Amino acid sequence: MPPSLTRRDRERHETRTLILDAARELFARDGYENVTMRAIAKRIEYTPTAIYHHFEDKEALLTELCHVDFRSLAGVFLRTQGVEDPVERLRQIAAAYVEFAIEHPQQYRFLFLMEHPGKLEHPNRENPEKNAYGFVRQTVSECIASGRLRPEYRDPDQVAQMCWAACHGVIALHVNFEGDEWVNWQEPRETARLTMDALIEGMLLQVP
Amino acid sequence: MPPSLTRRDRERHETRTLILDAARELFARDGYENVTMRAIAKRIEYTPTAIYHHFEDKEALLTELCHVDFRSLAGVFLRTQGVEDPVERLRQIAAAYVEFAIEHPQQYRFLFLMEHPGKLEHPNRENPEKNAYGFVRQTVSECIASGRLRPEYRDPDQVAQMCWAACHGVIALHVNFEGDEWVNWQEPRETARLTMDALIEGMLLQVP
DNA sequence: GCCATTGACGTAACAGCGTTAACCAACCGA
DNA sequence: TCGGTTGGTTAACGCTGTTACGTCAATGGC
Repeated sequence: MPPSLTRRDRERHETRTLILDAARELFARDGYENVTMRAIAKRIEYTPTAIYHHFEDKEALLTELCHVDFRSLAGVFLRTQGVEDPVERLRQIAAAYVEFAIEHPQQYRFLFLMEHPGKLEHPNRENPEKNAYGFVRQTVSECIASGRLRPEYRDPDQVAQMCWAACHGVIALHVNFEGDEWVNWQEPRETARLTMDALIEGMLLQVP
Repeated sequence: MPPSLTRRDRERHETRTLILDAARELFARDGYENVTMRAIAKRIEYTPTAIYHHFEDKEALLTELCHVDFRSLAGVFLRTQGVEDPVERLRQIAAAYVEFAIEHPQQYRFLFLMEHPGKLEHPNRENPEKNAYGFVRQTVSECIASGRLRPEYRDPDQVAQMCWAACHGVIALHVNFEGDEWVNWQEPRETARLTMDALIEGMLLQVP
């Protein structure tokens, strides 16, 4: 490939990431709704119009950031693949999920908390290794196959959604109501851990 | 009191509820962000300015509607007061919560899913009988006092938040992703019931 | 019964938003 | 050297929530 072309491409890619970095910082600090295109442009000393030469619209910025984070979430999940015991792996997946959500609250909000006008296509649906839900479901299947769960909990989708919901609930309350004073909020990681522990304990057969 | 004054007040109250009803319908149909003050005004054949003579701003409309719904949620909780066994009562509270959320998804979204810029003061914080969270917390306290929970679960706030999060998670996933095809969603009432059953089972001491 | 006061509502506008049409200057391959 | 592409700007559009101000009828003290 001619070097001139690659330089153009390189420069283009650079300003692209410049925009994305600025957007990420501002979204994280002020929240998506409170960040204006003009503010993003000002931060990188461009005009708002320039952004539209690199991205479709404001939501495209967030969607792009989300895809990156979605991949990194799947990556975090993948790191639990070495754990033999599926029940223990399920615990670690949950912990990773919660950690991810707390570290990237704005991205989490966009991925799982906001209403989407049908635009966000969750990636890699077909590939369970890169599909976060599929990964959880797979692990739950192994838990069921191991025969350690009570007979009520034999549907992998059902159980996967129970676990997901438990973690999601803790996070959702946390990101939305952290700082509100009318509830004495506990540390979300701890709440999530205790919840998953109780949930799993309640699904396990009793071994006397 | 002079009847003239009460008539003024009555008329004022009437247009107030006229505005609120219109706002509720539009918010429920199109979502808060997609409803403009002009649209609300048009529906009741007023000018946008008129609304500002009855409400501080757009968010005040939402806040008002939330307060109404919050009271009705607390009312649903109150109906479980007759149940003696605190653990059974906790189950019923959870079921009532989920039922409320599924029956009034938009109100639920207002109350617990949307970002509120700090303005929403949850009512009756001091009065546990009308404060939904306080009601849950009270029931959890009784569960703990009954000595049937494992020692890990001795903090009423912690356990109340675990239960709340479990229900909230099921609902939040349901209202946001119902209809999405990339997950084989189970019926939310059933998911919530199974989750609460497992959660409670996992927190209970084993009685051999 | 008169008349100032009140209060509900409308008109017109403001500032700020996301977005876009039109334009321009530098660069590219020919 | 030319002409199109690329990457940026200027200025504007239509929309938003919101408000200063005007209007006009009902109210209430005399």
